[in-house]
Amino acid sequence: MAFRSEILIKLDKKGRVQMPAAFRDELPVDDRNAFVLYHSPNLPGVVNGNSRSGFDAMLDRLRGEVLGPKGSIKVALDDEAFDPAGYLSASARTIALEPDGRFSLPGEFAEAIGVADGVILAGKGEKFQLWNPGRWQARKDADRAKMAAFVRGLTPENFDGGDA
Amino acid sequence: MAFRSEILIKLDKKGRVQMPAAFRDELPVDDRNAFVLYHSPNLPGVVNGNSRSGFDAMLDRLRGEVLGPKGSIKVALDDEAFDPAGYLSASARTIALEPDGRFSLPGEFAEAIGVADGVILAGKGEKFQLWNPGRWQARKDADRAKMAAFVRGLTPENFDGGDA
DNA sequence: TGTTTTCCCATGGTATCCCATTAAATCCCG
DNA sequence: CGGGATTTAATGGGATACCATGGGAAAACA
Repeated sequence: MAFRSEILIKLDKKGRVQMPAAFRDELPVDDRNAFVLYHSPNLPGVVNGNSRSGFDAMLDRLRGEVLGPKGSIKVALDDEAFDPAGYLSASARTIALEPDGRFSLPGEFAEAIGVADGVILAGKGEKFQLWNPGRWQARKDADRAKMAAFVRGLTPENFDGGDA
Repeated sequence: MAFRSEILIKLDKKGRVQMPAAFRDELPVDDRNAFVLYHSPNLPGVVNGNSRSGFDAMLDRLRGEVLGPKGSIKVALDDEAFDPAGYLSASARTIALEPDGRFSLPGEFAEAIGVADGVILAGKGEKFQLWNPGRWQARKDADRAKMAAFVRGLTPENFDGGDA
């Protein structure tokens, strides 16, 4: 279960988006008629997606690691303290998948992405993302350089086999 | 599990490629009907391949080295920071193997390789690579000299058994 | 009652399944 | 040990299924 690949999907005039087959296949077999979309917590213009169980698992990990083992009861009671998982929950929506694998993209997400006629669906392993095609391309170009630098940084200096 | 040998495989007019038997035998017995192709992170024109488990293991190692043990939740949430594993995931695609051992090469990879009528499948140990035949030959010629120099460099000067 | 959402049908392109063929490798049995 | 028989590998091609998309009609909503 890992979301891979990137694909450009059109948005028809009804606001519908086709969930790529490659992503549909990654959804749990017992819960393939719905998934979760939520706003990126720190990158404006990006919408994240995951299966319902995957999203819930992330929230559980978040509450377990940020707060202590007794954090769950504290979160249940303490409305004054900041709760990251609660914040994400409010920014998330359960999306129903039509029998043919399409879903209608809620307006709030369409606006956040800044979408016109198409959206990029990009696999990120544990989750996937929705991007404006132009911004995705820009980000990918920037990341390509970072990736090359990262790989270069892994090479020990005393081994000169990489370039030249 | 180690991919060895190199072989030239034809691309038929449907875009299908035969997975060499030598490579098929290296795929995990419980997961031989699919594998992963992904763009080289720093060498344009080259496509890498691996088993699904092999690819996932590489991503796990990658995340483990970049972040600490508590980094997993950060990566899951932080969409702004550069994430090498996420970058590779987006550049990867799960490829299904037909019962007879063929697969259809997605257009994005065919274009990246610059393939016409044939592809080189080259074993690299932990992974394998797809090359344009011409570029593969050029690379091999270049590497031959480097390899000889490398082996020469391994010889200790104070060991008087080999050369002069 | 007009708008939005959901369901269903249609379609072009691609991918997948299945069958066939040739050549090479392997097996088998005397 | 040799040579025919069987299996496997790599390739070609027809028929079918699936994917992504468009659009009409029914159903739900306001």
